[in-house]
Amino acid sequence: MTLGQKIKELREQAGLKQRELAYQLGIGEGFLSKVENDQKPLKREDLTKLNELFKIPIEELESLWLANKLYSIVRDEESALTALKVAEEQVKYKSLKNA
Amino acid sequence: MTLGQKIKELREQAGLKQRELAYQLGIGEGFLSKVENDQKPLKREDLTKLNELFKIPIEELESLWLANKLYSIVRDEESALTALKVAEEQVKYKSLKNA
DNA sequence: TAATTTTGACCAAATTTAGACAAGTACAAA
DNA sequence: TTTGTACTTGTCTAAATTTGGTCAAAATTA
Repeated sequence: MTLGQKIKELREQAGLKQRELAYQLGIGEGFLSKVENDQKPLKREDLTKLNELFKIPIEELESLWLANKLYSIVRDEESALTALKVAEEQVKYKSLKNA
Repeated sequence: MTLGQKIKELREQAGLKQRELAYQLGIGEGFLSKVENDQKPLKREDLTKLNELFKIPIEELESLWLANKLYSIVRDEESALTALKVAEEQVKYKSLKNA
């Protein structure tokens, strides 16, 4: 599940057109379409608006947003999976150290 | 193991001073110091030079380089680990689809 | 055919990258 | 104590890249 998919899902459940949600977010409908298809990242601050509109936990939105960013970096990389795992190790090691 | 740590290790095993390796790479010693301490990323093309100099597989260098990039993004993030895992899922899903 | 969504081309503004350079530290050795 | 060597760190910068879109045209769906 990507952020774009999530947004589309929430929007449709709420019975909104792209133009309507776009208006709520203060962006154009073309841009929202790209966001829903994960072709453009949403501004991070706008997650708050989604949280308010759809009552979805901000943590979930943040993770999905961040994941999209990571994915856009490793998408075309041979070593994508290895790199992700190495990064994971580093995160775990850091949290150990700071515990 | 980070890229910086790896470079430092390789350099020391080869008995080189920072200034010497820096010269080989065409950068200043101050910059190399930061690279070894993961405070600055190395230019990606320079991995080839490391590969030639130290006979270390380019794939390993690439993974470490990419991992550093990822880590620098999630380093201060609450949802670092979750996001990494979500991104991993996306990578796996994609490779399934393209198989 | 009409409404909705997607796509491609383009853009200014903000941010990041890839360093230089000088000053500061650490630690031997003289 | 001074000096030398190696390394680290802070500040600064131009150039490249990314961000965050717009708008019109094309495609899709109802």
